[in-house]
Amino acid sequence: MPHVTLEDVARAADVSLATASRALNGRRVTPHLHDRVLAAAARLAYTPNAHARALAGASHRSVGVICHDVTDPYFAAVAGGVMRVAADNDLLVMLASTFRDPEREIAYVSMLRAERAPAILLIGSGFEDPRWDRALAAELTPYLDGGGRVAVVSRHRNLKVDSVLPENRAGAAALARALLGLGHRRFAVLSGPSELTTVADRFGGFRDELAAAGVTLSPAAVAEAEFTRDGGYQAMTELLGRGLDATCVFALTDVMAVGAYAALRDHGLSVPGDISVAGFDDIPIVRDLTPPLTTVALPLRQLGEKAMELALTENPGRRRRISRLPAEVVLRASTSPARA
Amino acid sequence: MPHVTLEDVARAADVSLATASRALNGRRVTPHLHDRVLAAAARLAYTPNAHARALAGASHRSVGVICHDVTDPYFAAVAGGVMRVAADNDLLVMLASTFRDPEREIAYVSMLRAERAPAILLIGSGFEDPRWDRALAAELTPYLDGGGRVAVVSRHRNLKVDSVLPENRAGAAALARALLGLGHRRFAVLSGPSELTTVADRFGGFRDELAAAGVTLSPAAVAEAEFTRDGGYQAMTELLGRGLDATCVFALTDVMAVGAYAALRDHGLSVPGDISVAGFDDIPIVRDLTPPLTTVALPLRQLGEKAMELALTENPGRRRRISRLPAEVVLRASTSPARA
DNA sequence: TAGCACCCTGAAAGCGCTTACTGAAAGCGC
DNA sequence: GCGCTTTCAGTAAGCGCTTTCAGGGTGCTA
Repeated sequence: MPHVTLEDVARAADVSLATASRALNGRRVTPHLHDRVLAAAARLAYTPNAHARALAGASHRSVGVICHDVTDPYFAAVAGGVMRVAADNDLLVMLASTFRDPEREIAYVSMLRAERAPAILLIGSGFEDPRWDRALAAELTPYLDGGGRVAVVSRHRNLKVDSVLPENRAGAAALARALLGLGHRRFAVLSGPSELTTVADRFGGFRDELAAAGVTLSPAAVAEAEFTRDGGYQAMTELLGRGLDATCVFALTDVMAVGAYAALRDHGLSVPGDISVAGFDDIPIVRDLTPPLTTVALPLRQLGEKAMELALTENPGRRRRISRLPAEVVLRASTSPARA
Repeated sequence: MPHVTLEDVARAADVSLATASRALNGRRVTPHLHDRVLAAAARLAYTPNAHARALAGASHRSVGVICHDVTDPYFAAVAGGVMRVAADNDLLVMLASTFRDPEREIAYVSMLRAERAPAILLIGSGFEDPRWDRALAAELTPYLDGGGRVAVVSRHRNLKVDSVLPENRAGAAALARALLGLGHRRFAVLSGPSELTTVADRFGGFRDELAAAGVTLSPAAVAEAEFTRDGGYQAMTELLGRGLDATCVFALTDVMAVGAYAALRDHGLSVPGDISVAGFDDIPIVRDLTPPLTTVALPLRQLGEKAMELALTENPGRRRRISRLPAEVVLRASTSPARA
């Protein structure tokens, strides 16, 4: 059963294709004919074929957004920002999840490119291996040459595109200072997959600031796992198994911190009584944990909004525009002064 | 700057358009020419135009998913299931958020229809007002006639399409029984927007089961708000302001329960010491609340997976297939026996 | 009333691709 | 070696739309 086409509508309204097209697109047409076309279209439940339309030159309205994992509150919040701006601009969003697989990420870019999406947004940490940046650039460059718009969030290396950069490094450093200020000297870190650049930024910022204060982080006090709740649980459990003697744990993401809470509880340790915990991101739920989590707040919605806005605003010279968004330490009850 | 087209590739490889197309699509072509075409395509960074392709008859690969709010963990989890199955089938998903606006929902269906998406999934409660179902049906029917596939999750009225139905009513009833079993007799309910059918199902199932046990729910013990964390906070606060004397609160969604926890804490009440709390959905985070939340567990991922599977499997007679997924009461520490 | 400028409609040319259909070359049996 | 089938490249016809271009009314000016 084929779809109703413009030709059907034109025939039903007894006008030419051109007139039907113009009437439907609000171009000047005698009111009389205009009404006849609209009536026919309604009667036939006509919906224009977006592909034909796109092919014939009309720009189309679905932007692509690629993130690592929609079920992660961090990405959900950023995507929420993207969608808000998209909705305001009457744009449809195609959201894809890569599950942190760089190959899948590239495959999605390729699909979006094939769709001739007017814009592609990449949300989330890049990968350390330069091979992926090269492969990505190979996809992105012809896309940009073809007039496509690209904006990325939280990924800065080697990609000459508009970027929204949360202050991962500075935020982690600020957190380190705050924690040092509370008197902590022995730290543990729940780190994420080392192939992600965000890990290097946050971990590096934290460690360097500690070092500047003369505090070193022993490798034994660092555990690496997935950026998930269960990853956090696992990493914390591992550290505990090693006989941890830290007074404060820094989880590279709030989601991991949630898992850490559970692991600590399962070991009969209280937060912050036995150990302080800090996270990063300020996803909405951490305010409702017991105790509320100290973290580095990122303006999550704004990250998405800004990225969408960048992709929407003209950039004639194709200069790389960078929008840095501040990270701010939020002290809550999960951290307390270190005991003497 | 126009895109590289198949014609460019054909010319570069010195073959006809048809041959280039065949080579790229893995049809039988002399190995010699085949290689030449692929080499040329790679050299030119050719990406086929999905629109032209779709127009020319090749089916295309992006299914549409419409949900109420991607930032809500419930939808995020369901969407995660959808994406998993979609990824396995090499499908791109276009995810849209309606923010619970029925007009926007219909607008999205229309856009997706225009895109000739092979399938459309509607995730989340429908609206009570039959007007919306009619408007939706008016969009969906021609889409189905045109060979489109539709599956819905958690929306059962009046829509003759494949459905995945969580046992909202039965689940709420089972929860009521469990709570009665704990000795509770005075209940309060944090309800959601009354225009959502899910509200009627859950609330109705709960209330009717209570009634069957001779327990009535006074209107004063019911507060209505948005299905959000803040909505839950607000509804709970309102109830508290009214001088609540319930021993147990049922929040229609877990997300609302999170807000209720906060409101209770702000009023100096402890859970379950002063009052028991139960939710619905079993979103991942509620296990990590303090205390862990008693709730009605829905297989969230599966809801999405099943819906995607339904939309993917042939349905020759276009019969309405219904897949009912069970809801299960999970008792955790947020509920305790009622004090005598 | 003739001449000119407008406005609006319809015919037709693509947009980039897939896929019959056509035709040439090659492989086979006798 | 001839006529047959088989294989595979090329030609061309759309898919459904937008838009340019041409042409024919109409209203205005002189």
